[in-house]
Amino acid sequence: MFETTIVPFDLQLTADSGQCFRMRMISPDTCMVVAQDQYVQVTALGDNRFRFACDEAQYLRTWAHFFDTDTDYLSLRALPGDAYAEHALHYARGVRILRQHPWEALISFILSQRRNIPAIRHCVEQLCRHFGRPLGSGLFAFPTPQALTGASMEELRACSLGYRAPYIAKTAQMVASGTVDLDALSVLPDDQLDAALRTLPGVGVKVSACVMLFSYHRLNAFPVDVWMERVIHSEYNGTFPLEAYAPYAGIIQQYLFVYARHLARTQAAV
DNA sequence: GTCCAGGGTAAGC
DNA sequence: GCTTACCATGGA
Repeated sequence: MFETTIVPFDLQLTADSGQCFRMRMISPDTCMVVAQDQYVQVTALGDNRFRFACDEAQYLRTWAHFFDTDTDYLSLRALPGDAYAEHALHYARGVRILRQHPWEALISFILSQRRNIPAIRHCVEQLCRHFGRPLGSGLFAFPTPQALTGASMEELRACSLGYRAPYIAKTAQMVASGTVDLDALSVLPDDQLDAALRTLPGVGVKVSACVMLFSYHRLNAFPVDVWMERVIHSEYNGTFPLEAYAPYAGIIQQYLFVYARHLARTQAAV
């Protein structure tokens, strides 16, 4: 067990924020996270204190980095007059931009296209159960590129991948063979990283932006999905002030995404 | 049963 | 360069 202070950090908002699909609440104050072949339970103790079900060495080696504990999220401000972003910041500030492994984020977001978040979770979990190493306790590691390269199209289809199955197979092949070296890409500037990611089948503008933001931690990457389209249209007259929020437009984007979905849920409940 | 979802691709202008 | 049809599937 290891306890530490993280400000700000909201387990539930982060778990449901649509940036990772293997983080879920298992009780009102505890979440389970699986990332690559590591897993941990995190419990919110109140007053910004958190207990990690691992020792300090493991926390420092894996989870401090994963949860991006070194970034200062509190200094980020909404533009003057941007009331919507102001509200989004107030609501979603506890969402942290995770540092997932590029491979896991890449596959997760290729199969995310045209699906809602619960469906993506289901799909990712099936992939892990079929092709990931068992970790005990009913948990499975995220499959390696080699594991997916060895899968038949029928086996991939069995994971509800639908028409994305060939994308996953070809991308796995390109990564496993070294045609694209995901680790080596981390030194590239944003535009070159984006171009390199988009050479992979099934990776377009939006998936690339998600991988850049949620794994390479390019905080100015700005994924636009159907939710963000609505926000940009209804709150920003069709054009979001990207430059004004640089170099942290991606963080604002994530707050806007979480806030918009929150509003939709609460309004639907009325 | 119907509509929707953290879209990409290829074909056609 | 910019539209458009099409792609499978689970959730709400």
